[in-house]
Amino acid sequence: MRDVAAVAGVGVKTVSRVLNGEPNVSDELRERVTRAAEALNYELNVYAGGLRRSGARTNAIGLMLESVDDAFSAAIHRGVETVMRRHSIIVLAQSFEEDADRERTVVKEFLRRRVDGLILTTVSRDQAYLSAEAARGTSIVFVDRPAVSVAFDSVVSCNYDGAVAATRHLLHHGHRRLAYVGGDHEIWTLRERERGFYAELDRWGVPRSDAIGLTGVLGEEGARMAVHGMLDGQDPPTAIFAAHNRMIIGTLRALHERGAQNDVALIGFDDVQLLDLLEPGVSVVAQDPHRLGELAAERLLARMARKPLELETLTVPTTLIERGSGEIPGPFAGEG
Amino acid sequence: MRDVAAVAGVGVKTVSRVLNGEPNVSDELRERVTRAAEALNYELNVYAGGLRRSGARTNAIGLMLESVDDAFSAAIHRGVETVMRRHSIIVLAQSFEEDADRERTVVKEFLRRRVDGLILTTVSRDQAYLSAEAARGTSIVFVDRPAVSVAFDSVVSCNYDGAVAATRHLLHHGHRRLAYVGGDHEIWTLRERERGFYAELDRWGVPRSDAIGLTGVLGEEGARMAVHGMLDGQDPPTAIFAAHNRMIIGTLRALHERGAQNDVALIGFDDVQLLDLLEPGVSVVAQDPHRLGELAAERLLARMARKPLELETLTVPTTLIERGSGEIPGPFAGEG
DNA sequence: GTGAAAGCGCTAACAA
DNA sequence: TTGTTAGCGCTTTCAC
Repeated sequence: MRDVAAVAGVGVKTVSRVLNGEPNVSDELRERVTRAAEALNYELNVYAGGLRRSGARTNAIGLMLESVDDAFSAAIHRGVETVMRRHSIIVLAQSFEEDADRERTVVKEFLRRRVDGLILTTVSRDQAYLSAEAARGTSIVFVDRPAVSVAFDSVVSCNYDGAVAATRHLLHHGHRRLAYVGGDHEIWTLRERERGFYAELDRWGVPRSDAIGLTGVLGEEGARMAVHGMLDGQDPPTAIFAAHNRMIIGTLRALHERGAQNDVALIGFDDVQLLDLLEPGVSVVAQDPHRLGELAAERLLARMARKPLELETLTVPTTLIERGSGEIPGPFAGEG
Repeated sequence: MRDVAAVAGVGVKTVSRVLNGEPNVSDELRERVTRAAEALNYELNVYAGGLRRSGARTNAIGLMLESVDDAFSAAIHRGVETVMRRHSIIVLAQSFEEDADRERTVVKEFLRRRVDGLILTTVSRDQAYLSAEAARGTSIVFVDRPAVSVAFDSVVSCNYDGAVAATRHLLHHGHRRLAYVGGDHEIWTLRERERGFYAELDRWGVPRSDAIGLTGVLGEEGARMAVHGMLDGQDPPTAIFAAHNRMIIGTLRALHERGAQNDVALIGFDDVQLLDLLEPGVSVVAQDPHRLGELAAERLLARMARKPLELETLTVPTTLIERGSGEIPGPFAGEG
């Protein structure tokens, strides 16, 4: 900046004024400064400015996601980016990979960079470590999974209701022997979906012991093997509820490998590209991750603006999409 | 930091030393400072430090992608993140959406944040605007698409060779009337693939005029409609080369909608989840976007370390994966 | 309308 | 081993 001032033959403060679009500069100097800055290819250093500026905003927020490479997380990311871009706020996105240690590291890194706010998907059972930071004034919003044991806003899918709808759909089509392919029990959303699954069984008077609950299954390959094992076992299920995107893919692989995709009903939680072109099409309870991201971003902006808001958990509804696999009739079709 | 120093009863420099893990601090003071920092929930301000520190690294790099929400881009992102994390460097990822104006804005924003390096996917025909920045010492690497008209390292897929392989595959299986579903001509990778497509036709003595070249097709829906139009027309092709991920999906939709997926051969460029479970499976020339990201990140690190390197374009090979759709025999099967 | 001086939070250089 | 001073690039304050 000193260089620009020297070239333009003005004081640094005038350069600062021009480059920040402040008033009270004559057109002539404004012109000279602009030209000098361009000639020197100079860009303002946002951090140096933020240091002195009162409030010291960095115009950056931290976004912690399961993985930037996961379709669901990436859609959240995009939703957040879209909203934040309108406010010239940059998004620092980091993957935490369902690792509680990594989660702490990522948050710490965000704080060292003095982000103005945080949007977090977490796996920790306890986010008390954030309370102190919040007290210091950092705004925090949780996305996809709510905060536990601490008071923060959250934006989540309607996991319980969606799971209920999926389960009811299978029961309604005549299935009574159901399997829940569930993944990691550490994850709040999956616990919710499992809860919805069993609650709906109860409502229909189907004994929980009649259902096969595959939890603790990890990843696509884990789901694939688990489904094979289950279908090879005694009294296999006639319908499967696959509780998230990787579980759906793994389940599908197993079904297709044994040519059972037209015999075993399947409904997934979370929509995945190309499911509609499979034979049969795969019915799902679709989420709207882009919307989750947008809402979380808007909520965070409101908090950053210090608007007086009630603590809230925003819930984004899910949509049941029938494509065929979920409508394969079960042995009790017509009765229920 | 002053607060920490006060609480610990030491000078600020001692706090700085402890928090930065520098030597020459007695165990006792180190302990006291650590405790005080924890009590106050204090984290170092990386930018304030970087301001004074010689070299003034921010330990951040900028990554510009088509969209953080695109599977191909997201895989690059993950590759970059994986490598950078090992060096405690944070990745600022931004979508530019094939918009040259937005591209400039994003780069400018990165520079205002004084990133240590840039990894860019660009659409501009001219990246001369970066030369001045490079001269100032910012390291830059291009990923997926090479720099044009400026001297930077690039990491790209073997687009031409992959397209040649795909085209040869279709010709080899007896097709002579081919269609190229190409997308945006502004994009270097797509021009390369088109070049490979026609070059291989030449090699086989198939007149270019016998091929149907759909370029300028935008997005999945554009591809879908274009393919419908083409197949409704006179003398429709017996095989299609879909030049990137969204073109594949759009083409597939059209084929499935008219029940032609077993009649018209299809080979795609870039692999997409679930293509193997479709009926027929979709053959593709797969790229390795994660590897692209890793290589770009490693190259950037080497540049940032001021290693003396030749200017280079690294090429990541593609893999032809046969899944059925590309092996549907054409009218000249057995002759080729 | 303009610029000089002080200071944001931190570290380099140096003194104790 | 420890603390003091200056200064990184900028903006605030305030004098002109």
